[in-house]
Amino acid sequence: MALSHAIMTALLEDTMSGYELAKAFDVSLGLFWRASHQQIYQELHKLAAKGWLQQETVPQAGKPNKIVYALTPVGHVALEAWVLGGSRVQEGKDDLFVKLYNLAEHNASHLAAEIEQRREQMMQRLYLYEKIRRRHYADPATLPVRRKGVYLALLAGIRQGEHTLSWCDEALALLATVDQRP
Amino acid sequence: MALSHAIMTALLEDTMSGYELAKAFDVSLGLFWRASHQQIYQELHKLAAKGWLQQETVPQAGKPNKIVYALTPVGHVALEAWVLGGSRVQEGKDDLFVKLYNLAEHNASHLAAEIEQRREQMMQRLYLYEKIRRRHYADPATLPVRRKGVYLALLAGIRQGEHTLSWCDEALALLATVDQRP
DNA sequence: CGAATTTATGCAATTTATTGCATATTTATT
DNA sequence: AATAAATATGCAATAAATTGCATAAATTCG
Repeated sequence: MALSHAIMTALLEDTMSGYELAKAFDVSLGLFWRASHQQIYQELHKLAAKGWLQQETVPQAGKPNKIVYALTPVGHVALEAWVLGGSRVQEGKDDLFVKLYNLAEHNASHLAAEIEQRREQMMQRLYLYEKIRRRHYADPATLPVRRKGVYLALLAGIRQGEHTLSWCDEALALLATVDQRP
Repeated sequence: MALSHAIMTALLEDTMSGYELAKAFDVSLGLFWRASHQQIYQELHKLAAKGWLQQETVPQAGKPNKIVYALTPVGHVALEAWVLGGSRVQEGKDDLFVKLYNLAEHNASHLAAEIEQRREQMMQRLYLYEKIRRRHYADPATLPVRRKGVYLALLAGIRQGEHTLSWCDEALALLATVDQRP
């Protein structure tokens, strides 16, 4: 399972609570590995039991206690070993393309709307990414090593987004010739 | 669950056996929705029980019998309804990007090798796609409606592949500046 | 001839992921 | 003052996917 390794990766720099991890997964790492908070909490327990993470309860004035997790040396070694192992190909899962196989006059306008919506979402995401890029990764060559890796992941997200946008445009143009709305 | 709808989509044109479906999923539709044969067989049973598919046992001279599935009118209606419903965002899951967050001198060469491997795979896939495109989708504007949808899905695969290739090149260039192999 | 591969289908166990709920406290809103 | 929202964690049930195995007949290769 790689969720565990994604969690440990997120803990490389900062110690975090489950709640904070869940939020972190919604932004940077979450692009490449999505997980719900229920999954994360369960995984954290397993990893702590294994000795790859250590827990520490932090009492907070005013807020509920939080349980903060940190990578142990053993966990660090396990993570390193995982990085050097083989990757599994990613699994594509996207409704929209399956739906496109069902294209017909009567659903063309609906599919066009879905594509337009996706285009909109991607625009917003790209805007965010570009902002991060300009702020933190303006000059990739001078970054410390680990940050270069993060930069490459960000770049993959950006390239992906650009591809999606241009595909959306092509798709909408073609769908416009099909659409039979009165 | 959308696997069921992906299966029904695959059965829109041809009737197919589970085995044939599993192979079909390895090529065209499989890019957007991956499934093992175990999953497919199970799902076929469920769909047949629901009345969305009908089975027919075909005795074959020389080979084991096969059970061929066809979309029923009820199944067709259900599929149409699904197409008009909302799509759920795709979930990204890719080890490689998580690994990049762990980039360090001692693993840079390994990660570069993984990226090179992925580049190679993508090249082969793109080659296949372009062949299909030239053979069957040379002039998109003149295609019958449903085929236009399939074409758009294919195009997404092609654009995606192109993006991946160019990202691999950028990544390899940056990794070369990190790699400390003697 | 025997071994491996391809065609064809399936069960069972386990791992992953999702859905829905439950709890408890503080801060901000109305 | 009551309500909602954000912080913080978790259980339980179900659904989906993976892994490993099993069967069985035909074909192909050495």
